[in-house]
Amino acid sequence: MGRPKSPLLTSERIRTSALDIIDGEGLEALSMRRLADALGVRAASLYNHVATKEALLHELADGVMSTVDTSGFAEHWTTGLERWARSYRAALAAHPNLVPFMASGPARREIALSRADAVHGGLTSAGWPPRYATMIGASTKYLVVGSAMGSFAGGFVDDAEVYDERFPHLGQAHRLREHAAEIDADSFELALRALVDGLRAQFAQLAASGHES
Amino acid sequence: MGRPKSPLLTSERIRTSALDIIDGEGLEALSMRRLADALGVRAASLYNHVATKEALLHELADGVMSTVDTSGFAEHWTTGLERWARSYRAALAAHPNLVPFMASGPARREIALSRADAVHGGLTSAGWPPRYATMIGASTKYLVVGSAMGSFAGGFVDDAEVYDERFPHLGQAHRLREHAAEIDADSFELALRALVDGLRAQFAQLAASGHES
DNA sequence: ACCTGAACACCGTTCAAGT
DNA sequence: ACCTGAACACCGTTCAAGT
Repeated sequence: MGRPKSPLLTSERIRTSALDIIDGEGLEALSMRRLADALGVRAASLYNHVATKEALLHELADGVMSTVDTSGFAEHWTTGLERWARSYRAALAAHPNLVPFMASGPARREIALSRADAVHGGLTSAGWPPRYATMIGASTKYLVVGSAMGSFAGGFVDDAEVYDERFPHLGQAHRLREHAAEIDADSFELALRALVDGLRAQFAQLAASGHES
Repeated sequence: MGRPKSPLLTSERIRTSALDIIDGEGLEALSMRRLADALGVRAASLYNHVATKEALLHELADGVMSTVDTSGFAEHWTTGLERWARSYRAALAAHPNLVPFMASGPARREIALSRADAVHGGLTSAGWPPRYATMIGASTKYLVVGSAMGSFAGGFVDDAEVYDERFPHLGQAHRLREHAAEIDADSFELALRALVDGLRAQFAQLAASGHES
């Protein structure tokens, strides 16, 4: 015990196990000692493969972000924006316990940055002025991050009794928790559709004023 | 030293000091020992006034939320929704370092709940079906929370050189950090306007189909 | 009633030591 | 090259003891 022919640990194994703990028990359940335990190893050993706990979390975040899809901008900017938003939201929703970490300063991350660049590029290529492109990317991200964080699904406690008594209006939305995920998805779609529709109208207006000047 | 004629500590003083630390040095800088230090007291003393660190954070969150304004629903649902959204965002933006905590399960908090009830009630009173009211409240909150969390202001590092080299399109949005707060505010307004406009159109449609049936 | 010292069970991280 | 024990400087929280 202690003289491996092949290494006991792998960055890959570490990441998988860490994400399992976070998904199953929450972000605060992940500690280096707890993670080492799950891997049948001592905490210090982890530092042969990972610089720091924070670095590990960033690696997990990059992995989650890798499924985000910006290919739609090749077709139309509305297609690109919607596909980006939906795949982004799906990526975050797949690991909700990691979202609080990811949402705090995500622009610092390489992958997040390159995505932002792809979105920005896709929008400017379609004819949006750079400043609009930045704002559109930002406000879409607000929607995605907000829906991933402050979701009904995560926020409401189990027994609805408490709510019925004191908050009559909320009580009217019966079985809130049961349909929480559905409400989240529908609310996100509602806002995304409104945003894209609003932008489409503004784009037409912008193009018209641009032609006549 | 240790026999006070009047108590050294007050829940009020504790809250003020805690929020100062969070605002000035970040959420992770707040520890019970650090807080006790700032108050000229020992960590154990805090537990005479505060049940737990988490409870203290919830108290801070409630204080921040107390400035949120739902009075606009007395005038018109669009007025109510916009005033709620803007005051909500302003409240969060005043203490950005506390937002990651507040955004994780805010529906559990009493004040957040009563606000949600006020919004839901205001919308249904105006004629929105309960399910729509829930979705509108949710998607507006997504926008607010998302803009408070994933803001450009907090996300970008100081030297823009790094970005210019590798991400040409982002580089075009020059002096991004300098105008970050402005971009955040404008992006939020853009999305809020699009959402409210989109909802107004849908409301008219809904009222029409409701009358003819 | 309120503050304290000491302790408990944790953290992330480092580092000399082993193989 | 990789794993370990032991240590360092931290945590949140409890509790008997002091006034």
